[in-house]
Amino acid sequence: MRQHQPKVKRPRGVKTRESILRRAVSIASVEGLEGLTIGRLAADLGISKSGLFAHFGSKEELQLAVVEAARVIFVERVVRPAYHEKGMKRLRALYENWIAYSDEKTFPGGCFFSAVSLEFDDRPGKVRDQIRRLMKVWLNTLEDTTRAAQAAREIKKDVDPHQLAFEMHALANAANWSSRLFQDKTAFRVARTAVLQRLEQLSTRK
Amino acid sequence: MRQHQPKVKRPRGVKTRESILRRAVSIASVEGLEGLTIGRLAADLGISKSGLFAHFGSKEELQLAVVEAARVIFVERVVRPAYHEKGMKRLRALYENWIAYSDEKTFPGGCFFSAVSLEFDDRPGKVRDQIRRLMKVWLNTLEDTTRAAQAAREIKKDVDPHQLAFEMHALANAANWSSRLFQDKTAFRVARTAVLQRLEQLSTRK
DNA sequence: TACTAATACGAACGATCGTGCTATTATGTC
DNA sequence: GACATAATAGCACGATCGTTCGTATTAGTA
Repeated sequence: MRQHQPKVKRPRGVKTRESILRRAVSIASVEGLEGLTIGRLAADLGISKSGLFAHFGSKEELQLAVVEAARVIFVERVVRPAYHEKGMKRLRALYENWIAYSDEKTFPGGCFFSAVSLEFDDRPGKVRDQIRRLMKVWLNTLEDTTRAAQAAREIKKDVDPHQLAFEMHALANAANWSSRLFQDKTAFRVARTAVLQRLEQLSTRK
Repeated sequence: MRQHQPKVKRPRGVKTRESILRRAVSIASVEGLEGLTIGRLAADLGISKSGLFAHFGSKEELQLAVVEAARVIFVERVVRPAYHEKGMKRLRALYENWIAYSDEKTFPGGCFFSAVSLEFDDRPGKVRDQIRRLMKVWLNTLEDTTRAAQAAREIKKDVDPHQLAFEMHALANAANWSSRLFQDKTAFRVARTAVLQRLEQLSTRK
């Protein structure tokens, strides 16, 4: 039976592993998954390079762990809260959460996946495969939510869910891009406005 | 007086410099401006590392030269041809050229600037400053063209040029992203459709 | 053909990368 | 408190990075 306050014995190794990943995700959101070097990360945390390394066994495993950690945070912050809503409201919530999570710098570099999904497209391996899988899932989430909203007659049925998901994704990514390249504080507002207007326009009740 | 067939003396050094840059831009469009290493580039061209290095004096100068080379190609391929048109037609031409230049792999990694503009946002230096400047110029070009089309009463005057430029840029970048991450061959078509529909919708003659 | 300046090369530098191996330290159990 | 085990540190490795320097090769000119 599950404890309400799970005082599960968490060996010290698990704790350091978590603190390593917490820092690693932050760095990677800014400098990318390759810019995240083991030496730098260890120095940053004040621990030895080999000690850190032992937790993961290879750089690739570290990167995979970082991606997984970022995924958990993304789901918790963006996806799950939106699932209290349905249809059109859920679609809007997904987007607003996404913009908010990027804008308020949950990770210092903005959206973790905006930052790293471009750098691995030509680096074959488990890391790319995982990033690709996650991005696919995310786009599918937007698509499926659109379809549900259509089934509920909230969004016009001649709207192409794939294209709408593509547009939403494009605008959020561009906001991250503009925010980082230009220190443009208005980017997220612009992207949010663009998408909300678009959704309004595709709505059946107008 | 200028020669029709300019047989200007082009010392041998200039030629190798050009062939270096041609290759360098290709590599950088795929692997980024940091992934482009001097040793790898030299080996690729069959020349010595130090010989190549002497042409630029530092990696930063090489990167700047690569960015400049890419800029020239971009202007020649995307911007200049569109300037045979005016107003709304120019805006459409800019976008279609941009999509075509990305899609037909003028550079193997798609649009050079989509590939590298994200990786330098947090690397202070001349390279970032230059990339930032060029991206600003490009966005301004889209904005100004929109304004001209509004002045010619081809685009509704309540359209925000900044927001429209942002949307166009976002969709093209996302097409590059999807094309590379998923090998999605339809991405450019989707982005093109989305923007052309949007322009149609903002047009005064409907 | 001889001289000069422009190019290219080879070898080596210090730094840093990921990774292994061995020793040392801390933790939890009897 | 002794002991087994988990966790961390120290040190060195081969590779590769950007960079420097001295030398060889080439091309253009007198």
